[in-house]
Amino acid sequence: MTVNLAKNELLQVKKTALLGGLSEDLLFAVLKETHIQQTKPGELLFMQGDKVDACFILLDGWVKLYRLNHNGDEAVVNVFCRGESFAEAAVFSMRNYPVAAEAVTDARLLRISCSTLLQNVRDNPQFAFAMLASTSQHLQGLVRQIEQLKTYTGAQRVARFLTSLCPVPEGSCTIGLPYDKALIAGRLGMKPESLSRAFVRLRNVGVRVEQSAAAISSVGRLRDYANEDRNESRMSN
Amino acid sequence: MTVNLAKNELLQVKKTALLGGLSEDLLFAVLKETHIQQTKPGELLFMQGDKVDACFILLDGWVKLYRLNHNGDEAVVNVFCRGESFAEAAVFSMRNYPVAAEAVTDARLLRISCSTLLQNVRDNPQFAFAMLASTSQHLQGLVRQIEQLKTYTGAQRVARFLTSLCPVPEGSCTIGLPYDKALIAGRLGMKPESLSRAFVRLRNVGVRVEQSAAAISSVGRLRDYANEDRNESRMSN
DNA sequence: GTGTGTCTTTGACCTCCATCAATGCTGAAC
DNA sequence: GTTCAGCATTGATGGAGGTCAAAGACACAC
Repeated sequence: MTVNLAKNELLQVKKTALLGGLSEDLLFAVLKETHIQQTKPGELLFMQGDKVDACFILLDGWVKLYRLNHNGDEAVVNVFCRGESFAEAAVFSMRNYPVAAEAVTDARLLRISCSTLLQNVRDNPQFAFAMLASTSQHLQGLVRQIEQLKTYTGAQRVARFLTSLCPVPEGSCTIGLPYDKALIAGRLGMKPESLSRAFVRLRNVGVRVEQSAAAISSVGRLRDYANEDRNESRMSN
Repeated sequence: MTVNLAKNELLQVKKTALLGGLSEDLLFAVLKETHIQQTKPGELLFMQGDKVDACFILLDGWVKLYRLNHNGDEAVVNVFCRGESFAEAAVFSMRNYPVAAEAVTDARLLRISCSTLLQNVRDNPQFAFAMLASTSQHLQGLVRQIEQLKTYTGAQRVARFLTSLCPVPEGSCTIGLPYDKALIAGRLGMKPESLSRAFVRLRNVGVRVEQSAAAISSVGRLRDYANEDRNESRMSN
């Protein structure tokens, strides 16, 4: 089964740590065994507890990973965009998905089955390295997230989130918010109301949010605010 | 260089996902290339930002992984005990350690060098699977931690922590706290003072903490409390 | 015994954030 | 245009937990 990837989609695949580092030959050999999957907003890719049967590379759109607790409310674990892979680590736990995955926009994905992954790791150390590099990257992302939840206020986490979206390291810029505010709030471990109030606070450090765009007058100033001690941060408000 | 492991220490090694699943032959081949490392309390195994040069298996004692932020305060990412491995994922990021590791007790560790790991993944798919299984397990631990930080109160996280230490699924028991309260607090994302107060709250659900021991009158009751919705949990107090 | 340092608890206070409710805004259907 | 749904903001309120300071508890050296 041959996959037909647009030039841009191939570019997205090459951005991933999972397949991006492979030799052309190996890459195309792997791609032959994958499938394209299209989703509508709100569509579930897999549920928490489902038997693991594939991992994914996002070619376009956004996907959220979240965990449901006993009472049915969800904790967003991560939100992925094109050029990122997810669920590859779950394959090697040989169990069930520890999270659920839901498309939050129309999305186009490359689906790589369990057996393909296992086969390739078995046959090819190069592929094993790629898998390990990729999961290692995810691990670091989670570590950073834990650090942020434990040491920064909501407003500071929002500031970090915004700076991470800025195309420039200094000066001013305007950025589009990548997905709706309820999801941003969830991703940052807060409620939509609190996010709203965090935006209000950030006005003092030169941030204006209107609709789904944020105008930042000084990226450096915003970064400084994000890195301040919890206590100092009070002063800036 | 041959490693001399006591029988009990070999048992600890076999408990890890990293080396525990290997065939005896491969296991001993790998062990030959490892070193024993002894540490005093407070001793650093590596600092955040150090070039990665090894991963570790804990044979005895406790080690904390933590992340330092700009202002010098630390966020505890995890605390490991014997029979657990850590830092193996960092090896494959090919960069620097994203966290620091510090022994919190006298500790005895097996140190496995980068080159040994890389070599074995290259030569042996069985080993690659083990590495992936192990990092996958760590990943899940972090996911669970993020969920807990985002959805449960401090007292509930303490309750979860205690139930995870209970040797029985129901009924009463007394457990020893594995390390000092300041570290428990850090691990659970709270301050020592808040931990103290959380213990006071848990008296209502049958928990008495004295010194470094906790008496739990009903594990089931404690678990129920830990799983309650944030709002209901108010009632129990 | 007496200090001395460390860990833990308690109190007072205040900030951050969740909650609940009301209102405003925007865009689609008609 | 009007209506309606869905999202976002704002206000009022209360609880959770951080901060700072003080006091207790305990171990250990002397």
